[in-house]
Amino acid sequence: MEGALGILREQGLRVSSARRLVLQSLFAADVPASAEAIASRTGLALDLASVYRNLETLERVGIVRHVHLGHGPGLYALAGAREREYLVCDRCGRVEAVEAERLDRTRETIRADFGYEARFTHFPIVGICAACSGEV
Amino acid sequence: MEGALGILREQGLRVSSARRLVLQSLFAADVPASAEAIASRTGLALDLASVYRNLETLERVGIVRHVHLGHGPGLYALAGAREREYLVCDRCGRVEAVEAERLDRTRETIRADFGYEARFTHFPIVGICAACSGEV
DNA sequence: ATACTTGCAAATGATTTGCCAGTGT
DNA sequence: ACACTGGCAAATCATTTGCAAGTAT
Repeated sequence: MEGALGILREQGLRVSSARRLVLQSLFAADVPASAEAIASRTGLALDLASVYRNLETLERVGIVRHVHLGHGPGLYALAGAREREYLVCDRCGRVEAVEAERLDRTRETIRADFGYEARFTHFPIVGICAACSGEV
Repeated sequence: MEGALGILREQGLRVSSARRLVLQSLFAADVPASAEAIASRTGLALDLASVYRNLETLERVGIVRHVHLGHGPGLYALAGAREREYLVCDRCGRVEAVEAERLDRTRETIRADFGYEARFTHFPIVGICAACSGEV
């Protein structure tokens, strides 16, 4: 938290109460949350537009990241170390968040075959999970 | 084209002129197109709502598929054989469409590590492409 | 003849923007 | 003080839905 505030100051951005609330909400969450959910958690003390503006600012300086897991609203979470990447089952909808290093083999294969340094932080890997493949 | 019409008939769905126009537009396109673009290509002979309704119907019976390559509108293309999967560079925005089999090694790695049968037809693989990695 | 489809208008959901008052530095 | 921010309302963009009229089978 202090680190995040430090980054804001370094960038000449203000540490406003709204920004504090958004950050608190993000630090409290264990899963990515929609702007709407973040606004709610602050007891609606914040306007949705402000939440969006702050999330955008925080994302621009690298504190926040957002992911699209499906057709719903974008979901926001803290960026940086311990960042998770996502797999989603196309059939049952289950979302699996994994530590980045577990995807290193996959990343390596993609780099070898296509030259891309892949990231599954913005869009998940979509597929049929083991449980659903097993079913008839 | 005839195959697509056949599927519609099999499903008890009608072969309307609007449906024909949407299909023609899709067969003519070499890249995924937005509903808006598809409507335009028919000379706006079709209402956008009808285009969306038809795309949804065609997708439900497996003739069409849509992909989200970024933050813009969803993009529609024919499904079935010769279906492409996508890679997008997070830096330069370049979109690369590849034949499904070129992603088989990647799919194999993902299956081995996570048990998922992955598909990059709905969300692309996002990463930094070789050209952009090379730059400072 | 009947049920599926269409166009048009209006509704919805997510996100953005304009503007002026408020506040952090 | 001054520029950055916040709230509020309205705008925008993508997509969906209601409904009465039209059309494929």
